[in-house]
Amino acid sequence: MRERAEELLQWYDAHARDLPWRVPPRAGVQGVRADPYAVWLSEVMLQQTTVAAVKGYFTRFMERWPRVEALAGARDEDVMGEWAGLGYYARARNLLKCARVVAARGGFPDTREGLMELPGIGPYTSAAIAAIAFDRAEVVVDGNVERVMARLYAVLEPLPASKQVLIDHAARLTPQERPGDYAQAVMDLGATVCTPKSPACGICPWMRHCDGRTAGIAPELPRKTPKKPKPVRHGIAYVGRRADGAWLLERRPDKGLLGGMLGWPGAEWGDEAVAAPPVAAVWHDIGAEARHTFTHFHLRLSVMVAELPMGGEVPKQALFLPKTEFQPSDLPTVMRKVFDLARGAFEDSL
DNA sequence: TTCCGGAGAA
DNA sequence: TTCTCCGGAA
Repeated sequence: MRERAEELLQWYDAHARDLPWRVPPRAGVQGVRADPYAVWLSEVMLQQTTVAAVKGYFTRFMERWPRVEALAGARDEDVMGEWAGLGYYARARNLLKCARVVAARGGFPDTREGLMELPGIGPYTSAAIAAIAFDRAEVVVDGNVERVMARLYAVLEPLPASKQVLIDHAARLTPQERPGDYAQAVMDLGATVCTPKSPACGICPWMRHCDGRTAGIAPELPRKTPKKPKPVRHGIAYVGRRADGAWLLERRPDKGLLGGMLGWPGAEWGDEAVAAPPVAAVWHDIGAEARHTFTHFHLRLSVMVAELPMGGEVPKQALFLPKTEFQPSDLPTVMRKVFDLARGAFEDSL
């Protein structure tokens, strides 16, 4: 097992990805440590999210809040706004909770068990931070590692049932030397060589050991149990603009879909689009739908627009956001799609 | 349109 | 163990 790890580490020394939150290979050997705050921030952003999508967000967060104490002191709405568009907004709420706990206790725990106690840090992220930031020999298994293990050992049982088997394989390969580099090496292998679609087996450092390649089934692994089809839900989004240019928005409840984010009023979504207007006005149906897909359903939102009078009442949990404070980039993607459609209607007719 | 990917609650 | 959370790439 040791030589497999060593082969992979040699490959990593030559082919490691250059990422904004990463220290170069062998840095740990020279006594250089990754910043635990940067490692934690990047790993939370990388949950269910690609490296390409994360890079810009990571850079902006690090510039705006360079240390965990700064993030801990941030206003909730600033963090939610900076996170907007990255998805899975519970991560942003847990990020802030976690930063406040860590700042209060004077730094990150340096063990997997300690990290697991923190909000938003689960089995994968705790192992990843312990390995990458503190060079502990933890078993780090993300989607990349699952795929690499399924192929290396030709695991035919589909995910998620096979998850523990894949973890067991990963555990037997994890070395005591340079475990942080090793963890990143397996993930880099999955991301750049042992890719989901057409793996580059010809240049893989583990080619000679790979049962999946020997059996000629590497590209088909890991198998997955079929997911259930997504139903379609319907709703209405009311985009109201006041005479002074302020927009009528609402802050969504902390729990649930798009929790804590800004959105357009419009009540719940269901089999039919039924929602009373947030305020009385002459609402125009722009005749266009914003379409968006979430994890477990497709959404179609009819867009209504209106010019609103000054001095009207503001519905509960809604707010008029002044023109100068409104940034479309503060909205989650589905709400930004609605805005893009509505903006055209305002420019045309109103 | 389908595929991909961790945490937390139920 | 199952379900609820998003957005970008292919």
